[in-house]
Amino acid sequence: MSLEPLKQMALLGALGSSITISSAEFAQYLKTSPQTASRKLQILEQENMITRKMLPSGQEITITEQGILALQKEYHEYQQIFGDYEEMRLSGVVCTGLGEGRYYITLEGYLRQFEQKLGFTPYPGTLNIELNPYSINLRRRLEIMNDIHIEGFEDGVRTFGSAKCFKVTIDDTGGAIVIPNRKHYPDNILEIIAPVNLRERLNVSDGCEVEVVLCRT
Amino acid sequence: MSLEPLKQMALLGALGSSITISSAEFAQYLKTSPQTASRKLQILEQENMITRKMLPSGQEITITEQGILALQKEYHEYQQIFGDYEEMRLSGVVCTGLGEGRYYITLEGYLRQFEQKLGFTPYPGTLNIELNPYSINLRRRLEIMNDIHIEGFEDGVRTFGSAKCFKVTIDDTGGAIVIPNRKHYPDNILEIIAPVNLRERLNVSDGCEVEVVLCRT
DNA sequence: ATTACTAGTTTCCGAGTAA
DNA sequence: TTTACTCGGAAACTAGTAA
Repeated sequence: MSLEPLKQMALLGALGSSITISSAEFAQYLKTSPQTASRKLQILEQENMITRKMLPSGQEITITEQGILALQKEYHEYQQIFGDYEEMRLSGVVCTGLGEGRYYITLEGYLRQFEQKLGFTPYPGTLNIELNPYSINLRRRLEIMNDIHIEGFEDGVRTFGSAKCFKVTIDDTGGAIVIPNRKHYPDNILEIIAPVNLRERLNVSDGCEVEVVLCRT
Repeated sequence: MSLEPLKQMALLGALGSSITISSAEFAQYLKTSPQTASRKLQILEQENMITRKMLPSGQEITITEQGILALQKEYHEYQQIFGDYEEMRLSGVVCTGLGEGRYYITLEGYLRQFEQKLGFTPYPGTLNIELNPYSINLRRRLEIMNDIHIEGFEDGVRTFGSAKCFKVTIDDTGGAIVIPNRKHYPDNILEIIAPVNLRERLNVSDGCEVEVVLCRT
């Protein structure tokens, strides 16, 4: 399934309203023969990407909802490549961490900042997500994005490092990514905190696919 | 020349730095066989889209400048479809208008507004461009964009209508699109004014391809 | 484990034709 | 003029093999 013909239709304005065009004319935009252009239109119709109405002078073409979604998906991928996105989608599978998260979250020094800067009291525990390769690549961008800064502190015995936070939503549930500011922190794991127990709320366990959506501020 | 393999490489992070991957692994992302993936990589290299360095465990791949440009071009087309662009590029061929433009421009009532709102005194004459189909489609968007409004006026004898302006650059020369606010104005013609004679500055005559770049404000 | 070739199969393209 | 078929050739795919 090639998107090129559908993209050309969209560029010709078939997104908002229908357009009338002949196979021969469409062939010029596709830089191919009228026969191939005609066949491409047949295929797009079979795939429910467009609807056609035959006219003596050509055909009236409208891109379907499904067609729009297919184009948007492609557009979204290019946005991820060039970073010109309003939202960043990171996905992966739920995994079990070392249990350190729960400990750190409940520390008074961090807790207060979470409440103040994130606007919620985190459930004592983190949802760990093992990112897929694409998402790992995206995650690296977080390093240079505007973060919600969590200060480090010391309690007289030891020091606790600072961290970055990014507000996200997972399946309509608000939460935040927490990335400790220390070297050698793995880049394929995402730690999420939220006001609720996410494993319960999302009804997920190790190995389940999840996606977090980060809105650029 | 299909961009799909190159897009996948970019999604895997080969834009900023090089990545190391085997044909077999790459095949999974392309949803094809390792043989085909291997061939795709050979082709991309032949086309100067990527550079490869063979390693025992796979190959180190970097996307070339040319490859980045190819991806950006594709991205740009999707931006035109979904309207999330910083700049709008309208292109077409130079044509000769009715000569009305020159008359209207020199009217005191318009001239003052051009100087005040556009920041230049227009050369007495417009460059008319017959837009290509893609650009016609884009041009329609101007209708709903924030314009520089030129007021209508009357001189006691007749009334002169209002117009929209959009600042543009053509080949590094500043100017503006002028669209009279009247019904039945053709949507395939673009009238450009500039502080200089554009035909001379650009060294163009009827039939020459030109492109105007509009920066969204 | 790689990469990349050869060979056989499948898919795709486009000229010709019909409606 | 259209659209859409058939059909022969070109291109692309994948399994197998070699390095």
